[in-house]
Amino acid sequence: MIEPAAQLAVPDCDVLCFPDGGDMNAAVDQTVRRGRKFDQVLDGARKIFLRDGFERASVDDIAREAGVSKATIYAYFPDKQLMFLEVARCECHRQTEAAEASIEGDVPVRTALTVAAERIVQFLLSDFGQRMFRIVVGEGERFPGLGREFYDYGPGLIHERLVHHFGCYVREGKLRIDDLDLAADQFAQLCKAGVQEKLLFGMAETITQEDVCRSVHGTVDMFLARYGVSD
Amino acid sequence: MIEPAAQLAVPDCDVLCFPDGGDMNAAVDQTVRRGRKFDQVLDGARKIFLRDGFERASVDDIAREAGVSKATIYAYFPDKQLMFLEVARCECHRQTEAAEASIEGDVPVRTALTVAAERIVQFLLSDFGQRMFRIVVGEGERFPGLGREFYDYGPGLIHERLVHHFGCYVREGKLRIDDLDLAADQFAQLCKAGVQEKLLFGMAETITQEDVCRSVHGTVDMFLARYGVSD
DNA sequence: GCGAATCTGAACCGATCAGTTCAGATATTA
DNA sequence: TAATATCTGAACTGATCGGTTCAGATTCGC
Repeated sequence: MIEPAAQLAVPDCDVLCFPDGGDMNAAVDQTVRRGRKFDQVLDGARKIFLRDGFERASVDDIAREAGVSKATIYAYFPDKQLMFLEVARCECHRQTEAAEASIEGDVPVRTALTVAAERIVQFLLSDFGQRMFRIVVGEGERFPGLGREFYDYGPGLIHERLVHHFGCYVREGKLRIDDLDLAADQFAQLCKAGVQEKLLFGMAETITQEDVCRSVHGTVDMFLARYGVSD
Repeated sequence: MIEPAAQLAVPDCDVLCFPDGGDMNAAVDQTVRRGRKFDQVLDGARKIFLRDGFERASVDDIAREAGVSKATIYAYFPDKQLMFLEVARCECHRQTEAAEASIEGDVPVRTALTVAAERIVQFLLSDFGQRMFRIVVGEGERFPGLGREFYDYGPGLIHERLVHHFGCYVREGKLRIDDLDLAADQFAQLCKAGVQEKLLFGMAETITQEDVCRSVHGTVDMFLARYGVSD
């Protein structure tokens, strides 16, 4: 269920390292009350939400899955939306933390880009990545704060990492980029070419390893063609 | 009861034919019956579905909006899903047809690419494009055939057009592309850089004209850097 | 062991919603 | 105008679901 999150590993993760990264439930709202079985509930909720989506997931199902009474759930969360928000937040933290491993030392540009692209594609393929994306996009408009929450702890983080890394390479004269934000967005988008639509629109049951390679190398080749320095 | 005599025989406009100025309701299923107020219903349904999404749209609302009784709706469509599928199909046809004006004659590659990118971005920004994407992605997994249907009449068409045009330019020696499918996907993805996430995750209320230009030119520059021939 | 906090489970409320039914009104056609 | 096809509207079914309530069971801290 929990796949390694996709992000460019940065040696010293200055920005957006979650403070006191120990406690996963640190970001709990004031409105959320904890109790003995809080984690059970969160686990059950995650499973059911990811399986059924937000709207179709029933609180009774969640209670059953969590092995907890419905009353307990409503003792923790004031409503279903906040429960989902909590699950999303918590799961994003977990994903991010799981990918804290870093690449050390000086890596050639092409290698770094390839690794980054691979991770992003892996994330797109992951069960969590797909289903969460579906839910956030589908419900986002009617669900205040959801889109933002997801972005900040998911794609937003990746974006920042990419910008940071690209910046380093630019300073070393190994890339030539004027608009770092755009370049990062382009990189992330390119990774989706050839795989995202297949998955999102149910065009293919599985994505083969070849598909992944094609996408990754396509991304790197294109990115370097545009921003690489002829060495 | 549904009188079999009134069953509408579908004119054999099968897949992917876009009769110039033809009947918009041509692609009606066998299971769908027409009547005097068919178009009213389709219009009302489109409005409500796009406003509320599939799940949250109520059939009573649609009936009210269409100025038609609920019984009439269920005389046309066997269920809500087929009604939505019909709306989606019909609307995609309309959109596609509206953009049928093709790039005529010999246009420099850069110009052609720019125009294409502009159109794609415009579509992404459109109300229909956004909302439809949300619905299809959100409901796709639980809605047999929806993803495919949408893809075939939307992104899939664009993809085909791109492949076709790129192929022409390659033959003329004005582009150098080995994997046309990948290149088309990359092009379409690049157009989304900088705009799609902002919209999807509610990061920005409006997309400025600058944003559009930035995305379009970013796309064209990158694409040509990779696949252009040094002239 | 005792009191306090927490959890249970099942019933219950109010609301929504897809889909049906049908007698009667309305439009179409010829 | 008469026969036919279409539409109406309102009531109804059956089901789901979010959220509440509470008396009693369970667990925890001390």
